[in-house]
Amino acid sequence: MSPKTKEQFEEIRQRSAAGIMQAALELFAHKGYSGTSISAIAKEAGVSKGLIYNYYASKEALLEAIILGAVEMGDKSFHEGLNPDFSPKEQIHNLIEIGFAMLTKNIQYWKLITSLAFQPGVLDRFKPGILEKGIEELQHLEELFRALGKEKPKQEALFFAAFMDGLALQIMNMGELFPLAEMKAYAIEKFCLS
Amino acid sequence: MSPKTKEQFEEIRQRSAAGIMQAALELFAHKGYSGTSISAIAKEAGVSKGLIYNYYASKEALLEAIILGAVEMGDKSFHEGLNPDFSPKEQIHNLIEIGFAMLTKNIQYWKLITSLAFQPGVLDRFKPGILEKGIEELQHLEELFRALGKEKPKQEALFFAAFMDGLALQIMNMGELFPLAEMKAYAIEKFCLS
DNA sequence: GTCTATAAAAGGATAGAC
DNA sequence: GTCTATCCTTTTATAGAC
Repeated sequence: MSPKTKEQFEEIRQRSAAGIMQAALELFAHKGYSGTSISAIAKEAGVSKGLIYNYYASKEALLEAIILGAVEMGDKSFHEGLNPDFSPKEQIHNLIEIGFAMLTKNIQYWKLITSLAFQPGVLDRFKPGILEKGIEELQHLEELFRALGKEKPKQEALFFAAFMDGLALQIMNMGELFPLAEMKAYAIEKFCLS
Repeated sequence: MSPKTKEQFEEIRQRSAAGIMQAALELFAHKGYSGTSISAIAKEAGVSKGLIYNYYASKEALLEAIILGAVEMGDKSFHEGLNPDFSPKEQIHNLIEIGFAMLTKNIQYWKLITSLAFQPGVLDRFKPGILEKGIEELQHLEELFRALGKEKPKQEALFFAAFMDGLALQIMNMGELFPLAEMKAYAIEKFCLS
């Protein structure tokens, strides 16, 4: 009667845990953390409420798992663009490309992260780490813009970061209405000139 | 025994309703809509739970009152900057000044509005109106940038809007760490040139 | 006009059966 | 590994006293 190996069990566990996480991500991003109930997650994932607690100790632990995944992904993507084999101009170009790609491909993650940024108490524990990564990224940007010959690289870095953040906001809210390709080209034009 | 006139009653009502609304605004902005309970609002406002329902039919009606106030305020501020007596350059300069002033003075409103933008279902009813106002404002901006001689006024308008949105995000998250004055000067420099 | 007490519902979390 | 049933807490909302 279908004897299962350890590996098969492990795979089932993986699938269940991942399915729950995916459902939670979608709902947290869509309705906010507090606005999403465990029942809703269970329904979306097609499992029972009880099963969720088999994989995640609490609703907050589930959130934590999602956050950690998102932060890691974002950080990794950012550093992919920073290959020093390329010229500063090309690196900035890369960052814009990667940024736009992330925004379109993983919009849910950023919707969640951004919305959580507005709910202190929910992810206060992660804020120091996220802020630190942000500052670190700003410094990288500053160096790039300095190498590119911008007169005020520090301001330019903040300017760039603000633009990318605002972009995320607009894409989230305007959806398909947002002229993505046009704006990417314009951003490259704006930021890659010395 | 202190007989009250109709006007006095009305004033008391006003004060209570406004106090509740202010408390709700602060908590909604801080903890999100779903994350804020009626009890918490009552405590913050220094009144009983019951009294809140005397002035607002439901938690959502309270939110609605706040949103309407915020949208009206933002719209009014934007149009204040659009005085056609001034040159395009001066108008854009004004919009930046007003934008920065709003962000620092009424940060709570924008925190709330922005956070709600991420919680569909909560204020879906207002989205069409807000989106329409946004498009209208973009068109105004486009005209201004065209008059200023920008080569791609439409993109520049979106670029400007994205920057201002991102700015709001950064100020909300970085707080006092954000170099406000510097960035305002830099923004003026960037956008007011033909 | 305001408060206290209470009803009615929903949410997070656990225990035990299969 | 998964589900159903249940407990306990919190929440929204109402009713009635002062």
